[in-house]
Amino acid sequence: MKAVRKVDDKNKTREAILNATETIMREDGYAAVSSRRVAAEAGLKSQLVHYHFGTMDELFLALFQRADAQNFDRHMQLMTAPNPLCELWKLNTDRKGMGLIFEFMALANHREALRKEIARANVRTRSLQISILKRALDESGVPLDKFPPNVLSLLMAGAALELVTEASIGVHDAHSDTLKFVENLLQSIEPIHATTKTVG
Amino acid sequence: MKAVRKVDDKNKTREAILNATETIMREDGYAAVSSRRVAAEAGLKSQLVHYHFGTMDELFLALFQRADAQNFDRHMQLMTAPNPLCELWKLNTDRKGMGLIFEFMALANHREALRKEIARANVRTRSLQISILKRALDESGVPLDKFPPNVLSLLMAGAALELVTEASIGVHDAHSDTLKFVENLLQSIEPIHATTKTVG
DNA sequence: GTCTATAGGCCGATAGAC
DNA sequence: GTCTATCGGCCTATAGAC
Repeated sequence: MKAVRKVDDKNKTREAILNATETIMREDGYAAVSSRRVAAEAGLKSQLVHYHFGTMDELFLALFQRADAQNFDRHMQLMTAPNPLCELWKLNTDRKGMGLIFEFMALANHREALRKEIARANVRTRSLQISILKRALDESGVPLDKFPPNVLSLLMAGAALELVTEASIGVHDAHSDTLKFVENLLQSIEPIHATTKTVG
Repeated sequence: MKAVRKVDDKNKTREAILNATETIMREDGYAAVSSRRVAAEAGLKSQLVHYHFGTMDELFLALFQRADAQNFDRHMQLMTAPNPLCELWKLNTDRKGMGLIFEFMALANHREALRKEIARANVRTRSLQISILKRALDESGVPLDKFPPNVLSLLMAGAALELVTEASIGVHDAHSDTLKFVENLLQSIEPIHATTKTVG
């Protein structure tokens, strides 16, 4: 009984620390993340951060892994979605999901462990996206060499990244035109259809 | 005579500080940039950083402005290039030019002055790219509504950003396929021709 | 324009008690 | 698992002499 209690406390504290870290990174950037700041945000003592995560590097790594796991799960759900291409585009352009990407990329520039982890996550997600896209293209009868799934995945990611990046600095100059263009293109591959397929 | 000497010294010191800041940002990220580190890298006293730039925020701002001016100049040169579309793609995918983008974007997340400046630079460059693309499309007789220049500019920037981003973390999974795809597309708009136009 | 000196503050991480 | 106490270090920025 007591052991279970301790484990629960441990996980709760860990989650609280990760949540606090994420909040600070979103609001003030990674450079503002310190064991003292995180502890204050979570209502804890700073030494607990070190107890649960060791170094600050390991804390960043754990936060990235949690975010990546969530992102991967959301992709997995698209494997059985009725209109995966459209859903994939929505997922890519979700600003909240992308909010920490620059912080992590900047961190990765000089933290080798994190760089490797981001690379691993990128490859894994790309691979899943390719499976999703293959199915979408197959179902629509689009020849795979017209839009190779791996190329499509990268280009969609790029377009979405640019849109989210610019939006984050308050620039929206060609956005509605680009959204129209991309959505037209995606619809030409995957026509809209109802969630429940109708006969015929 | 003496006044000129002072001004030269001033500019030299300023440049040395900016160069040192850039080096540190590339190697260890923006969080590693401190007045002491910059001064050490440049062989100066840390107080000179404050004398010449005031706060660290202003130093980051000045460095961004210098980089943006260089980038804008390189774009201007494309206004008279023989194959601007191809050159624009090269410029966008130049990894050295993009090296600090994540650092600045991460900084911009919580430094308002820098965010505004990056937004301004983004709009200005986008606008110039659109002019360049219009000319390229006109010369090739491609109808502007097939590839609207503003959309094309954003999509090229996005594709390039994704390629550079992944390359920076050591991922190259779909890169050669994507490069072939994009370059084929660009060549269908702007066929390769020699630097000196032949009569014909 | 560059120097010395210094104020005032936050940082990561550990040791040892409970 | 959480506490108190603490070491040693780097930080921004300013004041005032030259």
